[in-house]
Amino acid sequence: MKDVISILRHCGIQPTPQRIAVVEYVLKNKSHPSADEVLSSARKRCPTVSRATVYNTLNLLVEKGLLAMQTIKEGAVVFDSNLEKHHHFIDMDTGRIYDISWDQLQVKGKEKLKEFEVTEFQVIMRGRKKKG
Amino acid sequence: MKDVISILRHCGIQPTPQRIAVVEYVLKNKSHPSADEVLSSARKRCPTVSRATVYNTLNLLVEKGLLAMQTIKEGAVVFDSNLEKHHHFIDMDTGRIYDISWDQLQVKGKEKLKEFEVTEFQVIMRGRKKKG
DNA sequence: TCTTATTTTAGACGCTGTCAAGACTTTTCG
DNA sequence: CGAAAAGTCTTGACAGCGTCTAAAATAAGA
Ligand SMILES: [Mn+2]
Ligand SMILES: [Mn+2]
Ligand SMILES: [Zn+2]
Ligand SMILES: [Zn+2]
Repeated sequence: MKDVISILRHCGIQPTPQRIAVVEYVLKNKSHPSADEVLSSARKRCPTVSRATVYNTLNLLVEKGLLAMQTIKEGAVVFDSNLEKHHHFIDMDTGRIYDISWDQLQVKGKEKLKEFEVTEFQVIMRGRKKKG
Repeated sequence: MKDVISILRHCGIQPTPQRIAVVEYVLKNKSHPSADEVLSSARKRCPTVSRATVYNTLNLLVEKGLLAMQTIKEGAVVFDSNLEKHHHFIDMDTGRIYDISWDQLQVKGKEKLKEFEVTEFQVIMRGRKKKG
């Protein structure tokens, strides 16, 4: 994986310590963190970083297409470093969100929806992750 | 459709004027309103109804299985009087949410997800509704 | 009626997310 | 190099969502 500084430079974003702290965490993280979790983690590396800067950086990353935003959980939007198309499974006990790769599910019938022009879709599943 | 008072009685919920105002609106509404929209509408019928009562009533209905809660839109949870299994289409221009009946789409492959026990799922689509 | 249980209300609270203003840093350029 | 400009960060305020509490209002029961 390319290092964070060159990723930012490549997108015309100046790599500041605060942004690096945010990006380092959020882009290497597969756990779909909320903005608040990103803030906490970024503060470990850069204790003075503010909430506004975290939101600014996250929104910037989303704008540049380096990060996806998902609204699949109550209470707060969640950020997703997985840029491939994929589906989601939400464990109802733990709240954890798991990625389900695109080709594991097949969805048929969208073409038949005459009134709707579907530009994106995903399957959202809820249940329990089996142990082990 | 059964009248609201007997629905409430049948579930052991005392039908008060406030609850009737809320339930009357939310159970007959196909437009996936937010709690705030429910509050506004309930106040037309019962101008003094409070925010807490609206939330209490909505949560009660969800608990009793008379109403579904969907977290598919940013900013606020949305309430769904359609209790049949179904999918959703979200118009990215207007924000409106449309129901897609269950048999219009087929989702295959869930059984093959060995690590996950799927108890519910739906397809969420985004795009534009065609005019006319 | 008196007593008790249920319901409603207003307001406070904590959380999410945005915004404006000023401070601070980094470039640009004389 | 120093001054001005541009870019960035922080703070604090703000608005909306959703929950909670305490007190008032209402209904139910004896
Ligand atoms: Mn955002
Ligand atoms: Mn709720
Ligand atoms: Zn994901
Ligand atoms: Zn629906």
